[in-house]
Amino acid sequence: MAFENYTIKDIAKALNLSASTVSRALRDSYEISAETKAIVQAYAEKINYKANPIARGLKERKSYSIGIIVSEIANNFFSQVIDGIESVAYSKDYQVVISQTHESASRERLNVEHLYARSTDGLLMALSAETTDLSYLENLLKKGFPIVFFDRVPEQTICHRVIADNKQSGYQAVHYLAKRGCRRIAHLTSAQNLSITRERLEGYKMGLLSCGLDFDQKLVKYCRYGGLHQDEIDTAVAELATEDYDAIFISGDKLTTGYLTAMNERAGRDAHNIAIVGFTNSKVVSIFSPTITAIRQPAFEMGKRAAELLIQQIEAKHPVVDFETVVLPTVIIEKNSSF
Amino acid sequence: MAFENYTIKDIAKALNLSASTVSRALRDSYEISAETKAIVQAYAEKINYKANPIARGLKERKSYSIGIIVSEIANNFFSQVIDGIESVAYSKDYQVVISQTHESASRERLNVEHLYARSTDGLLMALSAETTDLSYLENLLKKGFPIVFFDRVPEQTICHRVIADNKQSGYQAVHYLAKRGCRRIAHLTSAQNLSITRERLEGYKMGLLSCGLDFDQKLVKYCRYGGLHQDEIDTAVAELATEDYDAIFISGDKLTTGYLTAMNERAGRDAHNIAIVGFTNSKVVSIFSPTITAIRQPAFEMGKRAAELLIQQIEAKHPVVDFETVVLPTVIIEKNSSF
DNA sequence: TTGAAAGCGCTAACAG
DNA sequence: CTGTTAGCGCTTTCAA
Repeated sequence: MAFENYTIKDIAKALNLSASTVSRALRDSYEISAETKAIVQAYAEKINYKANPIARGLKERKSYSIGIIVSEIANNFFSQVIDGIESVAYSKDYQVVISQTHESASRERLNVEHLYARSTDGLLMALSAETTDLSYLENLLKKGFPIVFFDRVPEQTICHRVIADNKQSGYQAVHYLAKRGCRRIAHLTSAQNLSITRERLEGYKMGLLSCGLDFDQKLVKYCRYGGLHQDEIDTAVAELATEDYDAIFISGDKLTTGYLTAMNERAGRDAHNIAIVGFTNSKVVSIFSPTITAIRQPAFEMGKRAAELLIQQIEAKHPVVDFETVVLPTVIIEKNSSF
Repeated sequence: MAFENYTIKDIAKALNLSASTVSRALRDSYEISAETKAIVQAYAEKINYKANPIARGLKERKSYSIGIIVSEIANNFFSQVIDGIESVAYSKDYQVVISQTHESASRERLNVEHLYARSTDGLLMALSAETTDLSYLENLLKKGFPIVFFDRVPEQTICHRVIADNKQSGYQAVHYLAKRGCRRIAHLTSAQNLSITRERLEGYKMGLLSCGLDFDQKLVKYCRYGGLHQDEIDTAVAELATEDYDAIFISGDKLTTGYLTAMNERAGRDAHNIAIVGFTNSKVVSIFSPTITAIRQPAFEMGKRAAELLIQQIEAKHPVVDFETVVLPTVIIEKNSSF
């Protein structure tokens, strides 16, 4: 019987009450006697009454759904973030609507407009690699529409942010490699306009400095689409091959697997004498070849925190004026140990 | 201006028309003069009017959203299927709501109930590894609620299905291995109750038969949760280690990477003298070690076809009575070539 | 403490 | 061809 579509009217009729009383009783309103409440709630339970969220949304101007916008769900990091988001949305009875940008700024804008028009109550998003114009998002924020950014966030905008400690990660990566004797550490990273790119690069530079290594611009390669297209990685790897480098720090999930793919393509030549530290949330790093040292982000936690911030803002009685930036630590995992 | 919330009333007022005329004009109704339509549509365009889907849904008893239920989005196969679904949903202006079962039957049921109550217009689903009781789904189907199954489908139920040619794949896998001299071909697979498990097993058996190889029950290992938990794979691998086998046919994405993980854990011992053919839609098979031969499902296509069937049924004027089973071919990809 | 009635934004009889 | 009106299921004044 879980699938009948009872309405408040059905309950009202059955119990000889008015629809409004039933509505109030179901929502535990103070104006209803305990007795009536009990009766109504018991009956609702019995027939497995489920409020029609469409109708409720129309009235309340709420949809009890939140939108997620990421570049790709086929990305270990993002899918884990989504799991985290789901875990809290689920417990607070929000529906989750996921959409992908495939790293396209125009697609991102369409998705935002769509989700906004669809009356999602708020948005959780990581910017696309292509995004540079944030003005339409800022307009939305200014109107008070709740948006929490994670991972790839606006840097100048006043908003909630949940990110990993990217600078520290870059710093650690370099130290890890330097300690193992590497002297020419390359850096493969995503689009220049992304916050993660900048922060990780900064950490990388700080790391080099503190290790007494020179920063060489030629050892830094950017991928405009974050490695979404293998050819941008192939190009970067080909360019790097002309420099001599003995290690590389890679700044993202797709880039890491893409780099390994490219290196395997170039055969044994230089594949196995370069030490690799790469961001990845893959759960099967131990089967990768060549072997790598992984930097993991607390993706699930990141999703949780972001969702909590969002729902908190959605349900806030007063406009939110205090915006938070949550920074979570990453973990570095030794060469291909399993975890 | 893309984000104002204009209503039909606003347009009606501005144009000195009635709301219903505007509504009809926007929906290109035959009763409205071309002239009026042009005026209305131009104005709507200009102010970037977007219909409120909540209100429309309430009236039409439709939500223009479809639900997707899979075990995990962090699975190459499923995420590619979702991409395919999105591509058609997007073009037909349906919102997509994704939820995960994590291979739990109770979670699956909750998700179905939730999505149904949320008035999604239909469901696209692959059954969880744990699912055995289909009665509640059959009730829904009987009521005419549109559900299209893909990949893991009910076998006895009258419904739309989109699947890969699993039997043929198993058959081919065995032939591939036998041709390379393998004689003791093991089979690592998912829960016994899943259609994919049965079909691939059947193909495997037919393959053995036609190659003059004996079927040995001890070489077949099931994983109740489809490899969601690494320990079930570890157990299976440990058991297999006591048999002597020279090849293995693996029946799913998670199982394939899980098997490799387990083998790597067991170190070089038996890792590299076993030929591996495994289902996987990973795009980075070439970096896996040990190397494998991959069976790829046309996941994107599968998602597309399933979504088309679903939307067709949703929009059908008359109850659908003709149910289809679409079978798509798989592709076998030579050892670690890149693609 | 309960009920009647209005209205959220939209669509669809029914009239004109 | 266009307008009036009612109503989808729910919440929420306002009255009783």
